[in-house]
Amino acid sequence: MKNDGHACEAWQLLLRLFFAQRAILPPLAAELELSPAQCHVLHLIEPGRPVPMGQLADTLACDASNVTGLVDRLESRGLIRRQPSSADRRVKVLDLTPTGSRLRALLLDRMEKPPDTLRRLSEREQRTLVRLLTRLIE
Amino acid sequence: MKNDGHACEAWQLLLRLFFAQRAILPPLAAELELSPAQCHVLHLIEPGRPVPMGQLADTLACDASNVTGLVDRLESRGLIRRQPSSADRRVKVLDLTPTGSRLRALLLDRMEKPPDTLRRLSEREQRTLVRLLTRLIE
DNA sequence: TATTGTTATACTCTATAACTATA
DNA sequence: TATAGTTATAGAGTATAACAATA
Repeated sequence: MKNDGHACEAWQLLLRLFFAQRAILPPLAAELELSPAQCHVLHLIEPGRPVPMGQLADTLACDASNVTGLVDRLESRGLIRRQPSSADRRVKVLDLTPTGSRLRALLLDRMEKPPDTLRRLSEREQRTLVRLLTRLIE
Repeated sequence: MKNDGHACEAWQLLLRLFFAQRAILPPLAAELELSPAQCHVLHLIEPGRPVPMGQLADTLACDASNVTGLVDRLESRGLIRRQPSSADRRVKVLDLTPTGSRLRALLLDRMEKPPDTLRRLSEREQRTLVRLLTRLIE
């Protein structure tokens, strides 16, 4: 029992937003002297919640060797640290430095500012949108 | 008069979808032996609607020199063609070849298939979502 | 003079394959 | 043997600067 009367239409709109986003992130990243991929990594490491490198590769859906390079560059800029894992000595977990934590906050602040079109929706419409998007993410 | 009671929350949900999408596109592109950037270009050139290279650079929000390389690779695979513009001899417009047109259709078919979570919304909810997203894109 | 697209260059992103250390 | 991360390598994406052809 498929139910895609308007599902295709909604998905196409979301795709248009995704592609538009592809154009928005690079200049925003450049302002902070980061690449889009580095923004993604910084976004995924929450302060005080170290992330194993392998888990990062899974979330980014990329090869582990790729994470090595990304982490090298972020570490050489003093934004993150590799720490040995206590449980398994093969594993290295990633942690934000104080500088990295500040830059991440700045990044989220810029990124999470909703566009004007979103603020033009009424309170009620915004709540509806939140409810529907939440079910999309589940 | 700002109205961001739930706007920030909605935007954060959209960002989560964007980042999730960053993980979905590469494998889908790889199936067709394309890169994500090449998918974006193919998506932007509609059959029978030639696009000037400069306009493509604007839409992708990237440097013109970058478009040269992207187009080189797509052209060498026989997917698109450079054509001289009749109006301005400096301009080259991009056009799909028959092969490119077929591959684009295949790409859209794969990309535009809505995820299951979207099809689980009711008809009425889908319509509401379409209405709200449309206003977001305006 | 200004604009369109190209070339040369350098750096980042990405995957594959071979490797080291640990499990 | 299997897994986590690294290294070497190669190709693609990206920006900057200098350039040719055209406007």
